[in-house]
Amino acid sequence: MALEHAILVSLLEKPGSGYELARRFERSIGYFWTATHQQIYRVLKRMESDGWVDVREVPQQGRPDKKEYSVADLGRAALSEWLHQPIEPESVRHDLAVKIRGAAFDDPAALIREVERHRQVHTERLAHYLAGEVRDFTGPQALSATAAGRPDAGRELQHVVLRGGVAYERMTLAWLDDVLATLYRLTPRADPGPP
Amino acid sequence: MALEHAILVSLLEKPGSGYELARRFERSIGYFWTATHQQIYRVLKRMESDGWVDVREVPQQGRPDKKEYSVADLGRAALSEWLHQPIEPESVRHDLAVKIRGAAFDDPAALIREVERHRQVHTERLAHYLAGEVRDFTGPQALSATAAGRPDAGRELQHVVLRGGVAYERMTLAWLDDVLATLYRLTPRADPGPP
DNA sequence: AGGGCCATGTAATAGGTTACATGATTGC
DNA sequence: GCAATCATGTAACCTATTACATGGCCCT
Repeated sequence: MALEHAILVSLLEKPGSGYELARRFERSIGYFWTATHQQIYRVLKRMESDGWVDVREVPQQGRPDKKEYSVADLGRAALSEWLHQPIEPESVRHDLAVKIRGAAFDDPAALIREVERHRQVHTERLAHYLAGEVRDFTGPQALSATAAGRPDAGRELQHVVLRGGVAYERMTLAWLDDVLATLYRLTPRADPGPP
Repeated sequence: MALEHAILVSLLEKPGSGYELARRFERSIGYFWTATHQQIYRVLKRMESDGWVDVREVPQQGRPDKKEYSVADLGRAALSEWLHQPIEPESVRHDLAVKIRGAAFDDPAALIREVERHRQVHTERLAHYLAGEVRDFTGPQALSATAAGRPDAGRELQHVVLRGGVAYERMTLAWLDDVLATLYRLTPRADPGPP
């Protein structure tokens, strides 16, 4: 539903090809929205025929040519309209929680490895976000913006979204520790795994 | 993909009709999974024809008859198999984050009301979760289970999932405050709204 | 020679949402 | 009389995932 709008935002931040958008959705935008290249190409085509984006063929050397998309006036208007409409606060959809409650009817100890694996992934994501924060939101640029007294809205807003990702990963890690402690309590024989 | 499995878990916890499942998905199970009654009826029908669940017609007085579903052996086996298979740690999908980054190309102040509305909803959810925690996981039952030395796995696992919901709502509230503070900083004229 | 990255797409299927449809009972 | 709750469903549509498909360049 909001994939179109996520694409508009990304293209406003920087025009690019479908492939580049797919990469961004794996990285920064993927912090809060995911999409595969198939989806992106399909939606881009519809957006193009609706006049929301403009296309420009860019010939390249040593690489296949690409189509660079940028936001057209109609797209900007569509985004603006969406921004002014209220959206439903969304609920989480967490497979792992289903598994945890399901473990009551199976072997809770069998879940330990799985939860540890998830914990590992979230540790890596947190490190990745924090590295991005240091790279993009600390140092001279941040200082000069503050010193000038007029903060850069785009940067500030990107930063607060990133802080949301950091908070989410930290919360998740703490919760997964809670889950692991609970699972250990239910299966006192299991060792706390390898170091 | 996991809707079937969420239904299996819910029916193992307590057999019930499609309607009752839909209600549970609005309440407790809805903390980590959502589904509408149309979806549930469709999936239940498939599960029935696959032999995952058994049906029993229950005549009622003053109410329409209902079909009470319970988990069959094949369903239990399917759940067990799913539990032992790894799943991908999922990413968030947050419309609001798209809006926040999009606000850089529109009026950031216009977002304040929307964020405050979300904050309100999450405050209510947190209160609802905490009330459920007090109702179901404090008092004599909890104490007796601990005293007996052998904790009830089902209760413990339900509780840790609920604690996850609480942690999620608390984290979200703190983040929304951060978002609001950022939006106020970007639009110094705007008053911090009505009390 | 093989793997990975850049770059674009089609086709089939699964999953989810929205709208429509019915009908009895209970409470205000 | 009207709205809400209980109870079940169909149909159309939109969205998302998975698998398949192509092809050149660069590096080891």
